Amino acid sequence: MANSSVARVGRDAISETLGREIVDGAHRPGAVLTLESLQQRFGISRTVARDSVKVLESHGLLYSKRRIGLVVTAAEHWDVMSPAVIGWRLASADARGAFIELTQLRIAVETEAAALAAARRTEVQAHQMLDLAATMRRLGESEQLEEFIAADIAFHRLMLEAGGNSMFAALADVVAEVLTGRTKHGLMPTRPMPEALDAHDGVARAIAGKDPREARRCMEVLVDEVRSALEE
Amino acid sequence: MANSSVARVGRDAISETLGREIVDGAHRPGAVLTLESLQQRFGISRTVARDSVKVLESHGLLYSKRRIGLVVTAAEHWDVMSPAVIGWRLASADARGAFIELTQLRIAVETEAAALAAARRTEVQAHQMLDLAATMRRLGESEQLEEFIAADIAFHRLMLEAGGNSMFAALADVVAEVLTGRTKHGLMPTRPMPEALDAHDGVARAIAGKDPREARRCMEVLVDEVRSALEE
DNA sequence: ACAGAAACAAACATCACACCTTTCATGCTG
DNA sequence: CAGCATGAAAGGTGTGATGTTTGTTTCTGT
Repeated sequence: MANSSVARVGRDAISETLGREIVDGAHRPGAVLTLESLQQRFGISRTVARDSVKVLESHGLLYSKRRIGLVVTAAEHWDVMSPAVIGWRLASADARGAFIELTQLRIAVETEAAALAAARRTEVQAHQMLDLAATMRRLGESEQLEEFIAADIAFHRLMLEAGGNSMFAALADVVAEVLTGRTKHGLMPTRPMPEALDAHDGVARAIAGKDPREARRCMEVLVDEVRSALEE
Repeated sequence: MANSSVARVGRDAISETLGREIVDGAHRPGAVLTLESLQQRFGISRTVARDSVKVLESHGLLYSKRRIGLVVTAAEHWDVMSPAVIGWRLASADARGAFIELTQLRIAVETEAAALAAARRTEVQAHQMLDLAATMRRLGESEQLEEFIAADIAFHRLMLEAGGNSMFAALADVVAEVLTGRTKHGLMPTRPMPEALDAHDGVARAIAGKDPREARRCMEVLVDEVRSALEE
C-alpha cells in the first residue's frame, strides 16, 4: 500500500490534469488511453483511475469502450458550458479563444438579462442595483481599479440573478471571470470610460423603474463597447 | 451473470434515475443519501454506486462528505447548462419552467449568433441557409408541420454553427428541443405565420450578404414573436 | 482461395472484501 | 462546565477475481 515512486497527486488533481491535457489538445480526438496507463502514470489504483475517468466522461471529454479503452472525443461533443470545461479551456493554450467566446456569450445573455431583470426584480434588488452603479461611478472616477472591478462583478451578478432565470444566473461566474480577465487580455482601459459608467447607471435606473425596453437599450450601449473592444 | 431480487437497472440508468429524482425535488437540498442505501435500493455493488454518484457530483447535484454521506445540493449549484441537467429538468415536474428558461436563453443567444454568422459564414453555409429558408417557406405554406420543424431546426443549427463560437453551437440541441417542444407547450400556431417565414428569409439573406446588423435586426423580429408567445 | 464460423484475447465492468481516513457524537475526566 | 479522549459511521482507496463485450485471428468447409 502506502504510495508509489511515480508522481503522486491529490484526488481530484487527476481528472483536473487529464481534463486540461485533453482540452489543450495533448490527446487528439480519437486517441486512446487505458485505465492501466493512467494507473501507471499517476501511481493510483483502478478505483481512483475510474473515478477520474467518470468525471471526464460525464463532461463529454472522452468515452470508454470495451476492449478499446478510453477514447478522447472531439471538441464538439464537450460540455463547453460546464464550469469545469470552461475552466480547462481558460487554462489552455487557447485561453484567448475561450475568452472571446465567453465574452460573446456574455454579450448575448446580458442584454436579455437586463430586460428580464427589469420585469422581475424585487424592491431590494432595485436598491442594490442603484447603489452598485453609484459605487462603480465613485470607484471608477477615483481610479480604484480593483475595487471597481469587484463592484462591476457584483452589479452584473445581481442583474443576472434578478431576472429569475437560473441559466442566466449560472453565468454570473463566467461574467466575473470575463470582467476580471479583461485587464489581462488588454481589453480594458485603466480608467473606466464615462460612457460605461453612464450606461451602468442607465441600466440600474431602468431596472429599478421596471422598464425592460430601456434596460435592454442601455445594456446594448454597454455591450457595444465590449464588442468593439473585441474586434480590435 | 445472474441478477438480484431488487429492481435491477442498466448501467447509466442509476445516475439517470437519481438525477431526475433530485432535479424533480424528490430529495430536498441537504438531504443525505448513502452509498449503502443506493446499493440496497438498486441491488448494485459499491463500485457502481460510486460511479453513479461521481456523475451526479460532477454535475453539481450532490457532494459527498465523509462520515455524512451524499448531500444533495441546492439548485443554484447545479450545472444547469449541461445537457444532462437540462434533460433531467425537462423530464421533471417543472418541465414548463425549464422550457421557458431555455427559450429565454435561446432568444438571448440567437440574436447575437445571427450577427456572428453574418460575419463568419462560409460560402457553402450561405447557400445552405438560403436553401433552408426557402424550404421552410414551402413546407410552412403547405402546412407540413413536421417537416417544417425539421427544416427550422436545421436552419437554426446551421446559423449557430456558422458563427464559429463553440458555445453557441453547443446550444443547437437545446434550440432543437425548444423548437420541437413548442408544439407541446402550445406556443406555436399550427401554421407558421408569414411574418416568421419572412424573418427567416431575412436572416438568411443578411447572413449570406454578410450584414451582421441586418441579420441581428431580422432575428430580433423572429425572437420578438417568440417572446410575446412566452408572455401569454 | 475465400467466406464464414469459432476460438482467443484485450480492456472495461462489476463484484466482494479489507483497510484507511475523516469527522461527528458521546462520554469521561479534571 | 470545558475540554479531551474514544468510538463509530460513512466515504475513500486498494486488490484481486470474475464477467462481458468486441476486435482479431485462426481454423475449417466448400
